[in-house]
Amino acid sequence: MLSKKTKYALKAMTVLARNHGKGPMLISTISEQENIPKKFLENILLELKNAGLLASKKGAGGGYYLLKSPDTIMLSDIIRLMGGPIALVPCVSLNFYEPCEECKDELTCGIRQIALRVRDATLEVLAKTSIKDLAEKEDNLIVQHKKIRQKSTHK
Amino acid sequence: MLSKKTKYALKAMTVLARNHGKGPMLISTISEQENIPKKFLENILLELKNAGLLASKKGAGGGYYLLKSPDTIMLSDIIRLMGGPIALVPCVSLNFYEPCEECKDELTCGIRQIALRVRDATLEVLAKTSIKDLAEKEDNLIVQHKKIRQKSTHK
DNA sequence: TATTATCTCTACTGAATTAGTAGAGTTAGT
DNA sequence: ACTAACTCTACTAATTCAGTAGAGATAATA
Repeated sequence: MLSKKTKYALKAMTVLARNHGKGPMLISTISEQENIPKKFLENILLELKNAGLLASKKGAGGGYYLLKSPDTIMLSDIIRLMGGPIALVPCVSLNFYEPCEECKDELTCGIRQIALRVRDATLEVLAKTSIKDLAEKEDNLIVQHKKIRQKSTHK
Repeated sequence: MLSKKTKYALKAMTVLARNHGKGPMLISTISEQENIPKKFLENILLELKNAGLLASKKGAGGGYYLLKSPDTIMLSDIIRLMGGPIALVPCVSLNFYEPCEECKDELTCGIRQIALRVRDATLEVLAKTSIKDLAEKEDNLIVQHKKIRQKSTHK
């Protein structure tokens, strides 16, 4: 499962992707728009900034904004930064490799083989979807959803 | 990430799959073979029994054995029983559905759409691999590994 | 230059989960 | 009766998660 921290990061980055090119955005704006506790979000955005994904401006008219184009920031990048789990077991993690303590022999571990396949299938989605994709997908869903609501209202 | 409990369950079930048809197996045997703390393993096997995957016999000559054929027990069955996470977010979990508290509208949530794709890709592996498959895969790996070791030794 | 807006940083706390352990109880075989 | 095994409930320590507190730094602006 993704932690709340990771989900908050994904949501915040999606908002910033949608805002890309329109100047900085306040923590408090993002926090309200996405139902994220403000103090918690502060920490998260700071981490994303220290990792080089965001930049910030202080003082009036300040806020956060993307440092790179939103189509170059992949969901897997964000999940990894937040320490989120992509692999099922640490011994197949690309970025946080650790041997499984209880495992006698990694090379002949069947679970590991399966975990490798799951990891690759998962990355096939997460490393190929950008926050721009996510923002657009959401916009489409909102449009679709409105249409459906109108239909059932006008029936 | 899979919990240790889930990994232990998978390993224990693989051992029992390999032993299928050869009578009951002692907790302590499994525990030693797989480096699993015995007391912990007791709890795990009991749960698997209560869930209907295993049966047990008490007293001398007793132990645990599979109740169903090992090719009908899928990895996803075991992971779910152990409360393990298959979905990235609760709102796309097939067996443990819960809305994400912070989510305003499930139907238009982009993360949810992505999580659905990841879930399906993950299940494509876990729900189609049985503990028999796992045991066989491991046996193959052991044979391969031996060959490689021999080669490099005889060189 | 004083004030205000905004991000920055460290550290703390409470709740939940995880990974086990303890120990008495039950049942089956000999 | 005795012993070998599983059964069951409950406890504990360590870790992680989610969130909060509060002082500090910096930029804009009046």
